[in-house]
Amino acid sequence: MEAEKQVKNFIQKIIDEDNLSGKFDQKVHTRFPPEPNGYLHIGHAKSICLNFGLASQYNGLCNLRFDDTNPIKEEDEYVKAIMEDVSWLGFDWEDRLYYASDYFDQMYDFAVSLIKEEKAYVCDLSGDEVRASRGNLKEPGTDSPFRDRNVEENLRLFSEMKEGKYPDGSHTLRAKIDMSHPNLNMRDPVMYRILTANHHRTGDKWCIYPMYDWAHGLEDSLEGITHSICTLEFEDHRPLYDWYLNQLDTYHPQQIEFARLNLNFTIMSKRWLKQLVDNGHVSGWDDPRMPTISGLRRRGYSPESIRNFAEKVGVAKRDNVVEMNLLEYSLREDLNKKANRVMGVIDPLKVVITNFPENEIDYLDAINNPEDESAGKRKVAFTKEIYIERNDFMEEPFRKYFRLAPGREVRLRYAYYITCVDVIKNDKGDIVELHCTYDPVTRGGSSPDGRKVKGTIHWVSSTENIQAEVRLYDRLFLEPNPSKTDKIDNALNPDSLVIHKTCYIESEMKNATVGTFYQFERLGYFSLDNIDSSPTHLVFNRSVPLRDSWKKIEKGFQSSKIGGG
RNA sequence: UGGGGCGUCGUCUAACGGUAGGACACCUGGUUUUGGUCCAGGUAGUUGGGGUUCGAUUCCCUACGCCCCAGCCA
Repeated sequence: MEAEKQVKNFIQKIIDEDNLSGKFDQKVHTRFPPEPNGYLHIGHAKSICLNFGLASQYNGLCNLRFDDTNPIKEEDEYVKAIMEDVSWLGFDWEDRLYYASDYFDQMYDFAVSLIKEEKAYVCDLSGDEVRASRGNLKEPGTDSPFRDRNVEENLRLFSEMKEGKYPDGSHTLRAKIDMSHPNLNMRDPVMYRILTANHHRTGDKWCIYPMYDWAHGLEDSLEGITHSICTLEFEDHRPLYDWYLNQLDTYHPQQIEFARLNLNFTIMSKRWLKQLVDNGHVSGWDDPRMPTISGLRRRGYSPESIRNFAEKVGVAKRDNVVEMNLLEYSLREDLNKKANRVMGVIDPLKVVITNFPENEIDYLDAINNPEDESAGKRKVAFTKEIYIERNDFMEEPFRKYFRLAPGREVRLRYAYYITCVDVIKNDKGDIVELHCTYDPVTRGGSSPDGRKVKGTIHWVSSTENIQAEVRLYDRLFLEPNPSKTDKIDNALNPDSLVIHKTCYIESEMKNATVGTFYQFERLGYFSLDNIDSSPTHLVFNRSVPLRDSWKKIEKGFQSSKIGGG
């Protein structure tokens, strides 16, 4: 075995150093801390894989923690969806499921101790007033007139805030740091605000809720987190994270920031994703075109493929936009090994084998997965009338087009060589049917005389089949970077979903189940839609097409035709 | 403009101060009963300018470019 040199990312290097110095007693304990205010997307998947992955690589632990400090935005529905997504991705938080709201009492006590040390005060300024006194990027802020309230009054007021004596927005608890600090986050940040809202877990118990900066470090500290990994935009919150923990003189995890994932031709912001849902551009958070984990799952992505993708994109600090190619490659790479092959015709064109006997069914052997011998074989029914893909026939073929054309012989996969002898058209000139002859000695798909055919096409019997609806997906946006566009609505791809209502698939697929991956030969990977499919009306989603080198050649011919006249 | 980050093939991502490597994408060719897979090969990169050094992607200076921050969101 070759010793594959392990490439470590910068976080692993930090952990290695910490383990060397004994900073955290050789322990690694991470956490994935989603806010339950929306569905998880592929960017979260990167974070999940990072946090749970590091924990397992270093024999550590990773917690799942809901950062539920804002009852106005958060819902239990999201909690359930998030847990399902994390589990589906293949990660286990075991008994370590936590909620920020579990710590509200302890956080309150910590706040009281800061007040007692004159490091926090109750401020009566309105939101607008706070904003005005914060200064800006150039100007320093000015002290709140309530900054020097005495401890007793602060304690009384804070307690009354908690008891619900004041309306929303009338008071805040603020940390007393420095109103002229060059880092805006350090200009007496708000620790608590008054919010009269029903919390998904604590109900009406609280009417004050902690702000992220105050809460997050405490959550990490209380759980004994060693490496608190977050995204780049929190980098200038780290001084505040550190300040709180230092003032409290309590266990102090290390915050580390990495660059969030961006994918081209899609968007990753919960706000915009929600807008797509609300405006009806997609059917929901789990629309197969969405970059959400539930969307990818419904589209037919495997957990392994997403984990492999997360590994491939790496972890660093520079802003990045990963190509969709890589995600699709990850899926194909995984499914190529595990998906059974089957034949399905999406855009059917009828073919009559004129010299094949009427009412005869010829059962032919087909290999389920050439990449996996243990997947075995199956029988495919061949009959006098079959369907082939409409684009597998061309009346006037391009040079290098080696599928069916008038007078040309091709191989029907696992069946026979056929030759096109007649093209039947309707009044409008549309091709409605092909007449072909077959060569009986080529049964199975090879010829005793050794003659070669250049093309092999897939087919399905017109009588021995099952019908299905097939949904083809393409990128949701036309723009490589939709978030940079003025109006994302204008960047939407009108052809992101193409539905084929009447498709024919091998009878074998009557046993198809949701969650199983299939390859429709020569077309792509497909799986049953987990919402709309039923035994009486099968609906397949195309997860990703197969790589298609013909498409490039074809494009070349088309453009040379146009360009060359 | 104050603060915080970041600049390596088209895209991601590596490289104790010592041959700039890998993956995807792209291009060749080979195998093939999927124009798939697989195999072999190729094109392609250190933001600019100084400095230190035998030697700089790496260290220093400087310029330029990009991202984030003025929520009682996270």
